[in-house]
Amino acid sequence: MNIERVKSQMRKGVLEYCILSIISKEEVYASDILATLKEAKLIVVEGTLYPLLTRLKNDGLLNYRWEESTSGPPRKYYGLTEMGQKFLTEMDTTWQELVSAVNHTTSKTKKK
Amino acid sequence: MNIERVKSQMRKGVLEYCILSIISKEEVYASDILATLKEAKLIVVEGTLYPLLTRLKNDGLLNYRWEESTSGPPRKYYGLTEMGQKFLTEMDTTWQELVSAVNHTTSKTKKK
DNA sequence: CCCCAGTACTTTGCAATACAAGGTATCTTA
DNA sequence: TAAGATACCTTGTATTGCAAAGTACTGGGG
Repeated sequence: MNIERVKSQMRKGVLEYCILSIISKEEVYASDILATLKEAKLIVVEGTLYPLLTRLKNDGLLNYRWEESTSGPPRKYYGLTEMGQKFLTEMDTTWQELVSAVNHTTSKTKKK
Repeated sequence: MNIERVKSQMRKGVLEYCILSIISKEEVYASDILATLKEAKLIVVEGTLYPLLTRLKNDGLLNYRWEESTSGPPRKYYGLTEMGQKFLTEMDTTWQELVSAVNHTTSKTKKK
């Protein structure tokens, strides 16, 4: 048991939310997403991101198009589907509710 | 893929944190914890809570004492160990960092 | 005295998934 | 054409929340 495990654990829960949110702002490819998450201190590795993107695509929340690159292999640029946008809105609410719930649980004055 | 799965997913990440926090306020037994979490809209079931309490105890963050009940079998009243309190403090920080990270990721103005 | 309902704690099996590690394919540069 | 960089994909493992079923203790009604 260590604090890193806990961080990782907490991160898991919001990963999909953050990724959808990032994609909602502009079409991006995997490395863009990794960079943005890293900037926000949400460390994620390729082996986590790729399967997750595939899953979100299969669920109909994302779509993608191939784009040639001037410095390497072609990239998959992801975008949100209509369903993905709707889902993101619900996730916004869910996240807010979770924050409230945690505050409710942790904020009360110690009784003992 | 449905929103319930996402809620459940997000909940997982903060469960340990909330439970430690609840226990830090006063000695409680499992049903107390379930009630408090339910009040905060963090639905958790017995099959989740008990193994988790056992894990936290084995990790040295919790201890417990038996107390007779006037209406049923004896109860395990849990309390935080010194290590548990230290850990809880770290989790406070971790949670705040996560909230910041999510805000950072989701708040930027849509560029497209 | 025994069965039943209520309460509390425990265990088992399953499914989801983050991550580490390794692999494949494409493009540039020298 | 070889090396390096970039990008995407796959496999195996460990963790863990949850549903469901099980065990155990208590008190009351027949």
